[in-house]
Amino acid sequence: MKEHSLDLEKFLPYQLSVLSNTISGAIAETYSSRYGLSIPEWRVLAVLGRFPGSSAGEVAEKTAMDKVAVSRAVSRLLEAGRIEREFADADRRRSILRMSASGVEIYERIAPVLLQYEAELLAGLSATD
Amino acid sequence: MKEHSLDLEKFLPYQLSVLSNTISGAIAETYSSRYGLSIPEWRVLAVLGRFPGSSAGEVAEKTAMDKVAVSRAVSRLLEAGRIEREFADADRRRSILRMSASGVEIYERIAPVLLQYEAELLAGLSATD
DNA sequence: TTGAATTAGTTTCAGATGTAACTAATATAG
DNA sequence: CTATATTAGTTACATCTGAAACTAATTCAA
Repeated sequence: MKEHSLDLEKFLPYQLSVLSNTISGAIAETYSSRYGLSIPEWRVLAVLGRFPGSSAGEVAEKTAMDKVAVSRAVSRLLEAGRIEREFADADRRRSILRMSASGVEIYERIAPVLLQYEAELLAGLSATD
Repeated sequence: MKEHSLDLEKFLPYQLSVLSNTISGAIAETYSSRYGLSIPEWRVLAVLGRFPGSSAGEVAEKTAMDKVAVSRAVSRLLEAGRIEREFADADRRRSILRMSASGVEIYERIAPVLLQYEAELLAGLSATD
């Protein structure tokens, strides 16, 4: 009898998924509960922090989000006044997105917390694995 | 000026999440498209492969799924005839779950493919990171 | 030009998910 | 005993999500 003992607890992709969900959840609290940002919204902000003026499509590429998710995150961020949008003169379909002052403010507050969290995480991980 | 350059592409929790999603997606194809199993359903099967007779609650613990997800996966697996259920004599709330012959058949087919996939993944990962 | 094909982004619909409320069975306190 | 609390599992509801259809702008081919 063959031994394909697939032990879920030791199955790497599974562990990865659990780990990732746990971490995402923990992080989500940092921005979600405090500033009312969802994960996709935060991701959009993070990209605009590094690449101001990105289009929605560029944001999608850089975050590996799909364009629907980006579209929704962008409209919520617009409503909340966290970002501003104009459209390119050359191509009026293409959006140009930037954080507003209030977006920058949130970003500046959250980023250090997350980097701190990442540092702790790395410390913990190298201890574990 | 402080440098909290939060570079999303290098932000560990983010990478983890992308990696995990990519892998989950790839794996999902293995069982989803071929055998009509969802991820939660597959997870339940995997636990029952190792721990036949588990209750729904035990499955939830071992998979880190919540009990609602387990309940739904179990009822779909029951409908599809992949598992069988009885209730404990001592405590008639407690379910006792086992794969059926057809469940075992699927399990035996998929498990080796996934273990193979994991091996390739590990090879790829150690090369990368 | 002008009509078909492509591209950016939005909306719609249908399925998945989690929280909370619920049902049924068992345990426990008085 | 009997009333209350707890536990296993299910159902209802509200939200989230992605695929596909859609709109509007642009490009390309003839």
